[in-house]
Amino acid sequence: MARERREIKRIESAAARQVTFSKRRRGLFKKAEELSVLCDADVALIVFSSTGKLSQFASSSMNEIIDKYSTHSKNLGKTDQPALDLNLEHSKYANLNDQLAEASLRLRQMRGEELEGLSVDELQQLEKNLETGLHRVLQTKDQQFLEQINELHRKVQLIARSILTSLF
Amino acid sequence: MARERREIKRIESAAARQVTFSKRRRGLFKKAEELSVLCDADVALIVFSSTGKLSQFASSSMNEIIDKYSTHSKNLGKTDQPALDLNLEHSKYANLNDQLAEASLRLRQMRGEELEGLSVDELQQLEKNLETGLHRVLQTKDQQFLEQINELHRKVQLIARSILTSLF
DNA sequence: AACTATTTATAAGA
DNA sequence: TTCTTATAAATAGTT
Repeated sequence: MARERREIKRIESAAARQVTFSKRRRGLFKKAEELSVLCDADVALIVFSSTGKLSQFASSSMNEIIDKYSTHSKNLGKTDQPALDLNLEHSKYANLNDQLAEASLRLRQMRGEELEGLSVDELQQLEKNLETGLHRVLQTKDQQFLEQINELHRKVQLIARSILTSLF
Repeated sequence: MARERREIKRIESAAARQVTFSKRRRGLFKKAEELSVLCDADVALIVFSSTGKLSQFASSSMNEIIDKYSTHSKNLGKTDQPALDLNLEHSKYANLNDQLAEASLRLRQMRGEELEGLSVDELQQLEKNLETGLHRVLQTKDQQFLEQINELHRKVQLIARSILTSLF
């Protein structure tokens, strides 16, 4: 898509491959995010470069998407599992399952999904929780920015000092 | 990228969203494959449409990439959790436990707790999720208010009519 | 990292 | 969904 058309086959030169990788990876991640936002889709993208470096994008949580994926593809092919022998084990398992379902629902609701059944009161509670969470996240982010800025200040001063020292 | 620039925000019309989803999904998958071929990268892409339909691409095997991903991120401490060990029944319990722990952590983080370990990027992703969720919750609430108001209107009209009827 | 000539993706319309 | 086409965006090769 540029000066010349490039045939889609492995780029032999490692240097050229690396450059193209950088450029195209960026584009791919951008498109993945755009799709998730525009179309309200859940998107997960995992890329390992030829040197083994990992990059990832997930519109919600990578684990959740992978789980959802596993569930989807799993349903396509099996009779059922060797039973768990102990009732106790079984109820623990079922219980955990319930808890997980509950937690997942809450998470989805915090993302604004599956709100249909909620009352106005519940929606307002949710709204409050979201506002609180957002506020705290923003505070934490600001704090981290401040720390980074301070760190940079320190470095600048160190450099300035060493320049002065070397001059005189 | 066409007749007109399109702002990157959720498309409200379901029909238009579906059309754009079709087109862009195709483009995204194409680019994912091209990256994997040109740059010899290992790429996995999972997409759930807003209606829950799954599409996927993996340059090698999806499970392999997910495993590799899990191993990677496990080493980095906290971001993520092991891929599901789908074949071993006895690991299901432990796995569920992990998933529950993960979901709980996510929930706490959405409430603004336990943000200490997160990078600025992760915080920004969280912020974005919270804003999206909040926006949708507000929309849903407004909608419910509107419905209630309409309901009241109907009742008022009924009452008015019955008063008129009883007077004449 | 920046630039730019081209190719490619895609929004809107049919 | 598919095709068309004008335009936006991505990117290959260059600097």
